[in-house]
Amino acid sequence: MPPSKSISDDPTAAAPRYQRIQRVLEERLAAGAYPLGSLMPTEIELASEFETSRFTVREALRHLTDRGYITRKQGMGTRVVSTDPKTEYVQSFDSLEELFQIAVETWFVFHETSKVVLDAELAGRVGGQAGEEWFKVTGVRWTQPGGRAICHVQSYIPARYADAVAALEDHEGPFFSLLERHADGPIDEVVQEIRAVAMPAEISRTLGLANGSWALQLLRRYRTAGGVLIASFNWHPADQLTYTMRIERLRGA
Amino acid sequence: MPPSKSISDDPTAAAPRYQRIQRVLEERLAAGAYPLGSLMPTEIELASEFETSRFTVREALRHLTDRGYITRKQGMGTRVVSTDPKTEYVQSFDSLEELFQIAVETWFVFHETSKVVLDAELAGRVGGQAGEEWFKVTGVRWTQPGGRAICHVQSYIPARYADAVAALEDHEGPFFSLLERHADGPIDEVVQEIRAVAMPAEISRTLGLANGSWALQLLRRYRTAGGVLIASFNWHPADQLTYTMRIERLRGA
DNA sequence: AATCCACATTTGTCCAATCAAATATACACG
DNA sequence: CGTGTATATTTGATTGGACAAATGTGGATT
Repeated sequence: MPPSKSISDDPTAAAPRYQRIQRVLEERLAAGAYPLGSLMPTEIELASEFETSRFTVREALRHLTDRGYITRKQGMGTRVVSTDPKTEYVQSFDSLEELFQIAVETWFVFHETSKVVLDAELAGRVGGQAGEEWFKVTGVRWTQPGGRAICHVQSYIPARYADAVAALEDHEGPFFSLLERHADGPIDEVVQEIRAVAMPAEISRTLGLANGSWALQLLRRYRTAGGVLIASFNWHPADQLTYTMRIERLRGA
Repeated sequence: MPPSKSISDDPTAAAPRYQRIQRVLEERLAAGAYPLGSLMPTEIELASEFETSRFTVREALRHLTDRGYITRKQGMGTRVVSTDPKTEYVQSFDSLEELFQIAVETWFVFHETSKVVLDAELAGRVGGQAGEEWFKVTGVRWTQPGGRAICHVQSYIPARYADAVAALEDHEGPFFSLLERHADGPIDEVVQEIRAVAMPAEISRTLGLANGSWALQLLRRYRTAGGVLIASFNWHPADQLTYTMRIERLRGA
């Protein structure tokens, strides 16, 4: 048995300190001690409470950030709480700006491609002309960090890019990121819109949600030198969608 | 313009140091400077090379670990390289033990369910009797961290658990983790096998790979108090399967 | 009243150092 | 020659401190 040194004044310390702090904070978040959207105590306050250094607290907070419980920003008035990333995902965004950001830094999983003729409303939204033929690429999207949240994506691409789409399907298979592959230069984001809407039945069925679930509909339009490339609708449901499978729980730890 | 302090002796330092170190190391990995499977230089060596502290190097290495480029272990003879997590994923495992671990801590995305009658070989592998009816649940699996790798999964569940499977499909929709939902207590892992095989055409098609791609086939059998619950085959391809979409690159940063 | 600037606060980045834990190596011993 | 133990090496965890950068606040100015 190693001799107890001055570092560990707590004999119950089996796990590292930052992990114990992390666990305590997770329990508090689950219990609602820090309401959703509120500010967490500052690092210095937490360090004082747990009688440890700021670094150790930062280590715990880093893991909470990775898990999506909190968001952090440099400067004052930081750290926004999201209680549980599985159940209250949409509210966990720091701002719409952050939601837009997250909607791009994601994994895109191809589902299927079909051709559509734009009607007036759709043409207006994606930036095309009514009557034009476009590709409609549907799929599913996992957001960072940790791939915890998910949404349904519909991307629209002008039919004149048929070669590119076909090449992607041939060579890349079902998994590819449209934008990264198509971007031959910097992209100007022409339009960003967001609306709260009821999910279309098609979307909720794909995501396995109850009919009529509510979602944030996120429209983005990208343009390169060649013209409008892609318009995408992301449907962010407010519900719980994915589960983590943790071996610790399976083993009853 | 802030006055240049003693900290930054490098005027080209726009990004934080650890990010620059991270970038340099990533380039080296991509260029093959550190061969696959080899040991990276020690933290102290890197700190000496980059003329910084061990702390800063650790910060860079932490990000490389998060991205799946390297694995780390406490003690001597650590850090195994995997050059590029997109292309040479399978070799990046530190050990088979780690592969087994990762195969559980994943996202499971449901694909479809069908009934099968076990033949002799399959019965022996999943732990059932030839002629029994089982459910075959196929899907796709994203591994942690970061959801970078992917594999095809076939799970087998005895037909006597039909109620549980039906309930999952009804209430949970296409996304659920079988084990977490079924486990009413600790799980004993009865069998763990691994083989290098050519992918069946069905699997490679689903994953969008060329016919005849090689994969590691990973068999696991779980047992609870109620008997054998689930047997699963994970097909880990050695190929590139997913892409990250990063807004920085899109903007030409 | 609106705007701009100085200041305080908080987090990001970084350093130097220490001890603990894990691991490999070398040496002693049977 | 095989085995086990002592030792050195390396990473993990932690402290305390320092400065930079971002952000909110309040006061001064127009």
